[in-house]
Amino acid sequence: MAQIQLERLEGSPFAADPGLLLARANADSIAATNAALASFGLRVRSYAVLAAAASATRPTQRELAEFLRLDPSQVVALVDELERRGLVRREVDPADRRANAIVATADGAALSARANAAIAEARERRLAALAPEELAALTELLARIVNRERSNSQ
Amino acid sequence: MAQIQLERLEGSPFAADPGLLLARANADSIAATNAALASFGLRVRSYAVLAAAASATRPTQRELAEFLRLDPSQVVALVDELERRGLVRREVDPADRRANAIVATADGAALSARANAAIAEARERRLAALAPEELAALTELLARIVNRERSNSQ
DNA sequence: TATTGTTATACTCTATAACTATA
DNA sequence: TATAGTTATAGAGTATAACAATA
Repeated sequence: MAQIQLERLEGSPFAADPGLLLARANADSIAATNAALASFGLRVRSYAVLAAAASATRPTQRELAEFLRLDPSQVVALVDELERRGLVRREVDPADRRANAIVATADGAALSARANAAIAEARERRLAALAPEELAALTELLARIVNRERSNSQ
Repeated sequence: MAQIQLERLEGSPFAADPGLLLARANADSIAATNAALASFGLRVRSYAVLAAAASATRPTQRELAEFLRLDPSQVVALVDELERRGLVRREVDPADRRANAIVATADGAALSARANAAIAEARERRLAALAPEELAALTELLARIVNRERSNSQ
């Protein structure tokens, strides 16, 4: 008795709040992605840094912080760990010796690729309810609201 | 020199990862929503519980936990605080005296309505780049991936 | 003077286990 | 036996301030 009936809540108008939906979708995504990454010794945040390092864009730590919505001090800790494991390197920018470009080692690039495949497979299973073009539409809309003028931030 | 150039990162293929986009969009949403809620003494999580309580769906704490992707013990703390402030009540279910229905008081319902208006206004400003039908499409897609069989979870 | 990375610290959020009272 | 709520605790994630090196 008194078994859980989420339909009542999900049918309620407040359940359609975009921010709430985003939070719930992200919580599901993080849980599933962390599970998919566990065997690689990665979590969503360390994977994000590793994938960025493997992207050949040579981001600085500051750029990683802005892009991933992390504090610069968090990037220090994440890069420290990946560097200690030999997955990324800090390369001092000759043009600005304060800045470190974060680049993946060969090992790091290989691990990033395997982790990315695992994440993609988990996502396909999890989002099977969406047609490919619906997932593409969702991705494009998210990119639109995320890749905006950062100067608009508070 | 070495000024931040996010375009490189945002143009990279890994930046189109749906999970990463979701995480970034959610981080932005939480920051903006918390700012909009600050003057009400609420944060995203306490607002979510209050709004659910004001929705006339009479959720139990267990239902709130499942719906909001919170641990039941977190719901205890959030309801405690809202109850202490006179915004919600715990009503014991006569049919199952273990279960508490969480319902908003008149004060709680009024605050929820004001907070909701502030959130909506902040969202409109923040997501002005999206046409109304695009926001509707985004909301609908998020609802599709969130309101699914919970039994599929790991 | 301003910025990059760093350290230290505190705070918020999340996850786990054990307990009680009811079923 | 199982479930709703509770307590306690630890771990992960986030935010702030101050500092050294460099611009």
